[in-house]
Amino acid sequence: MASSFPSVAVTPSATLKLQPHFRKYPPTSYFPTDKSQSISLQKSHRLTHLDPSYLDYREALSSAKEEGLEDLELSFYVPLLQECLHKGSISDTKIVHGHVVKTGTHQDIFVMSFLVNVYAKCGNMENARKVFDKMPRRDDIAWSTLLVGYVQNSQPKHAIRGFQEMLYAGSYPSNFTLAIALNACTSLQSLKLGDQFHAYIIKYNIGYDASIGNALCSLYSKFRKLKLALNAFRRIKEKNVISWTSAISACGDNGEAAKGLRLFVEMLSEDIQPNEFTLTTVLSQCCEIQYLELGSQVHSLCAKFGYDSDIRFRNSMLYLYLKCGCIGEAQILFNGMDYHSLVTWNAMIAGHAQMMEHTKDNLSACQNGIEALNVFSKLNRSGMKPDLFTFSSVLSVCSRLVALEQGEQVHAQAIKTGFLSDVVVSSSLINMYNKCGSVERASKAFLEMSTRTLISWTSMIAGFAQHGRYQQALQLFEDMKLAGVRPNAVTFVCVLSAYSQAGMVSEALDYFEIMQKEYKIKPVMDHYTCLVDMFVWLGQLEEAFNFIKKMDFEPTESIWSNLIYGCQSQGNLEIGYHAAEQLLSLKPKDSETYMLLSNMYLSAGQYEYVSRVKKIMEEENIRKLNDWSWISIKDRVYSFKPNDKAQPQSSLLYKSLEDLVSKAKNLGYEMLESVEISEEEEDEKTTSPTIYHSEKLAITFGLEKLPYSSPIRVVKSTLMCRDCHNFIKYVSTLTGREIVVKDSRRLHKFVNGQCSCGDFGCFL
DNA sequence: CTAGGGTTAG
Repeated sequence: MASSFPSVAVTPSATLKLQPHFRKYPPTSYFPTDKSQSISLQKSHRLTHLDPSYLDYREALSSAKEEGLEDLELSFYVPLLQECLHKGSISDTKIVHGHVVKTGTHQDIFVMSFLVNVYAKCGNMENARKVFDKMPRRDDIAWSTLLVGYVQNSQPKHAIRGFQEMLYAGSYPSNFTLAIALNACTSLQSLKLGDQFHAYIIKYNIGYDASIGNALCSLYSKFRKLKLALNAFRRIKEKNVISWTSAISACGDNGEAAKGLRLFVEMLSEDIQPNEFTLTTVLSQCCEIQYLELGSQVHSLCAKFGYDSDIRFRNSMLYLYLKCGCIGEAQILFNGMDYHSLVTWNAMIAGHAQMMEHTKDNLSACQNGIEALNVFSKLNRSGMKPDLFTFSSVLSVCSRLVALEQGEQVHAQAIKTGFLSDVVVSSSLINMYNKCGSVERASKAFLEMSTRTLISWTSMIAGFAQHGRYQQALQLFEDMKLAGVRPNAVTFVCVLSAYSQAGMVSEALDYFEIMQKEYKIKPVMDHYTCLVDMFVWLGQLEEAFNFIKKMDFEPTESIWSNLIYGCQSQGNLEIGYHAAEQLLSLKPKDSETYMLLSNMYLSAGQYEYVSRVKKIMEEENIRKLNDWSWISIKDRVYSFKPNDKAQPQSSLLYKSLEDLVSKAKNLGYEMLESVEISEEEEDEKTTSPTIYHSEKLAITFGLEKLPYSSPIRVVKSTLMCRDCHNFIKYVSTLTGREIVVKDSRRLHKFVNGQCSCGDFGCFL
């Protein structure tokens, strides 16, 4: 994928010049001595580049209050309002506003427009509107300022209404006003209205300039109409940097990062100089496709243009490094930053969370998660306050680590800071409790939500399904439809998996049809996987195999491994062998596959084949997967290897485990021997004891260290073996504890001798 | 004024 791009020249062509992005106004403009200068100020409406350090505005403000306002020049308000804007202070703005009214300056439409702008930026649209209504007349700038205020304060309906008022009042919209109206349509999520504005633009023959083209580009992009968005961009005759940046980000927002990057290359070849916005957009798209090489070249470009100290750029780069798995580079960049913004911290946490997601190996995934939690506690110690982004990322890390105690602490912090009211944070919370095995607390959190999105509903349905509570999952699905929320492909994965695990074949197949016909959702691999698994668990291997053959997709690894597992319990060696062959062509030399195959022959009593498989494994030098288990207690995560005698307290721990085993045996537990690939070559045994498997050690450790009756939660790097699964059921009865084990495939929750997977898991 | 960095479900 990466190689298809033309490489970007690190040195920009000589014609590119630095933009003067900081312009100083002559100080005389602050205190115009006559009316003409005041008018010139009106023209230079954009005063955002004024150097605020020029005057002590606060002093000016208080002296203005003391002296009364008669002495003040009209344009003295400009720096005062500038300062209000800078500080975002409503109370200061009200003082200035009072002065404006007292001195009769409210007749001046420039000062009044500015006041509208300041109130809007402070988030107070009521006052902005009051000021606007008091104006003697309104020009295009006044209207635009008001409309922009509405859009930026998430009141797009008011913006559209304002646009209509403007037409009724007899003002003609400028291109700029139309661009704002289009943005209002974007945030209103109304493509229909946007099309009407587009028609208006065409009907009244309004010149198609960059501001309209850019707005149309982002409008269509938000509605996932990339083609229309790019058309809007192409039609702009004089494309500016913003046009290019909008078009590039439109590609990225529509999952066409590669196309966006090609546009970037085109932009460079047209000698348009990117600014820091463009470069950060490009970096985020490098992130999407993990194109680190281009990212590094962008880094060099940034250095060339002097943007590389920009905090936003650095945050993007940091995230890119993490997404590409370059922890070392990310660490160096992070340490070298003189200032960490909240986004820096969030990028660090989310980056590690992303690495967890994309790391196949559960061992390194957990290490990433532990590091993410470390970063989070450093953030808390730094005195900076986490926000909703932090909370949702950290909660997702806790859920993947099955770290309930940390998750509870984050929950408490989210309540205290008020961020739990955010729908994303509370959805993450639901997911955390579900993944940590507490479906009760997840549903409590779900009920307490004031608004629920599709993701909130889907998370909860998934939670019920994962805990084997199929009826509740399906009931919630009905409730969701009653609430008017339209299910998507992911929701149907959960629903199908609930039906299939409940063994409700005809219902599952019906919903598979309904999904396609009624909801127009194209089935993806995961939907087929649910149905295939259903046939496997029901022991209908022929049906499963036929279903696989009918699919439009190449079967995935998990389909084949589940099939082998089904073949083991049914003794169908023929299909099992075929599945193993297929699986090995997808994952050559995969030890798990050989183990499943060997277990299948072992169950069928075909010992000759068992030793044949073992021989192949030796010849091919197939190594056992790293088998680790973790348990998190308070703020520490403890890890265990099988037969690990390195732990300082290991002899005590082994003793406790052996006690537990003999107690379980009294209840009827029989230890199974499983096929092991020995790590020492000289070991000749085909079977080996399963007693010291890592999850058994981790659970024993948890039983000792955690308070009485506290649930035990363990994460395991590989598939659990059948013996451990069986043993843990006995332990849950013996100790009366709830035990949750997340293995490389799924979640198992053991309560009172029963597992939530209903023994339809896949075991080694 | 329009554009940019970080979040949730299988």
